[in-house]
Amino acid sequence: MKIDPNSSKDLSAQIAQAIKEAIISGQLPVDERLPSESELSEQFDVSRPTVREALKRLAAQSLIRTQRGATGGAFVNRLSFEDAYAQQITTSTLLLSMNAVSFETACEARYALERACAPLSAHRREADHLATMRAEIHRQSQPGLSDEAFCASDVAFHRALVDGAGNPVLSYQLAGAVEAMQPSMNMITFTARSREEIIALHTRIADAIEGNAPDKADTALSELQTYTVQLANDVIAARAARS
Amino acid sequence: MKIDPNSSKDLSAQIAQAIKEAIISGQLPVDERLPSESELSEQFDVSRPTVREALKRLAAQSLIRTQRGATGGAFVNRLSFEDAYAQQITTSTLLLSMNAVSFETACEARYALERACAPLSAHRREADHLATMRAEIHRQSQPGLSDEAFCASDVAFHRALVDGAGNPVLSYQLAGAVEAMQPSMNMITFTARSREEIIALHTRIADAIEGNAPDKADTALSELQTYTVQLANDVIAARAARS
DNA sequence: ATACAATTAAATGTCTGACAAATGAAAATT
DNA sequence: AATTTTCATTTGTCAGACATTTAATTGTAT
Repeated sequence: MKIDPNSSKDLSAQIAQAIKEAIISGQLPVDERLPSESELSEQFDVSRPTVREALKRLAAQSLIRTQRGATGGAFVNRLSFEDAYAQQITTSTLLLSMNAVSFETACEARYALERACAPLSAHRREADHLATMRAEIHRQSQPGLSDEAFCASDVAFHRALVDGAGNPVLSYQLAGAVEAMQPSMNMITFTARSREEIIALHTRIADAIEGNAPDKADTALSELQTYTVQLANDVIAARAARS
Repeated sequence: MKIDPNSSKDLSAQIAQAIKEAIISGQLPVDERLPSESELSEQFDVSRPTVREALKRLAAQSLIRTQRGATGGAFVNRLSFEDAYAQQITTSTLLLSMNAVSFETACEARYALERACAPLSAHRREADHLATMRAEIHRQSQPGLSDEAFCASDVAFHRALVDGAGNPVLSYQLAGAVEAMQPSMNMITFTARSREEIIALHTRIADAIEGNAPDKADTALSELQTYTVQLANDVIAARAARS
């Protein structure tokens, strides 16, 4: 692990990069303790604050964790699915909000991914996830539910569908796509009529999963996508008309 | 934006969190300049090194960029798709390698996602991406190609398939799934026979996309998944027998 | 000898103050 | 007017110090 003091990049960035590569390549296994900050500052021939900045960069990516005290130090962190979810969600959220990704594009991506999960969910159809889906459908049909709560329940329903595939890698990938869309979804005002429509489609999806009918789930998901995009377009059109 | 000096968390982590939330919520728009480090240290009532550690945490997530000089400072960064790709790929790679995700699980996720893209690619079937797919197939059939090069070409083929969907959000999501598997794929030794098989399947996929036949693409992708898993299992079995 | 308390050492967390280097704007000069 | 010089601002880096946390060590009393 060497660094170049004459590079254009910050020393702390170079050091973080060097350690990161060591972790990715497996030279530094999980739970391995890094040298202390003083030792690192000697090894890289930089000051301790510089080393610390490098370590904070790594901590921000959940690559290491630090512990104070006598036996403390910086340890290579096992990247958990939870940590990865969180990163995935904030990255996706920012990507959508900062790059003017159209509702339609985001929606297309999300439903394409969900359709990919549906056959697996239908094949495995665990009681657990089916029960969650039914419970969320029931919640969605409660009168007096706020739009935000309806949206949150919608997310929960779709997460159950995705988790039902029983593949943590898929769940992780999709967490971002589904949750990142929540801000856009919250724009939509759900009328009694549109809720009814959505609940009917959710029921069809749950039925299809339960009955191991992936093609029916696919159709229902496609219709739900079309309907959601239409609702969003109505909102946008209404806003344009008002101004 | 307030922080709690008596919290269990690091001050720099709290400050980073506060600024991060301001960015996500849109209070700090893209290209907005943050106050200088000295000003921030006054606002949060901490020292400059602490502020700097917070800023480095944000820089590590591509949330800000910094510039030296008179009109320099820290600016809210527009998260580009490229940055997001890179983060997605390292996160996915680490997730797979650190959590003992089986080849089969990773492969299932990857091909489920690719099958989700295939219908969109078939529908749009741009000459550009089709040409790339054909070119990669041609490269794969070159004799004397190393296993690594074959793998790399395989990744390029699948990326073209995914990009062909014409949905940048999907491309971003899938970059991780496809590229993160490359280390596992590199374990596999591709014999002349297996290469022939894979190339035949790739050709069927390209043909299906070109002919706007999503169901055929789906079938070919499923077969490719089965075959890839089988190849990997053979390698694992051979290793077990040797030891 | 064992249980408990005090001490100590090691590590991260934070602060102060300083200087270096980059960079754009303003001032001075030709 | 164009060019050069100076200058102020800001980030990057360093050195050294103290605070805080934590576990191991030592000491002490039962």
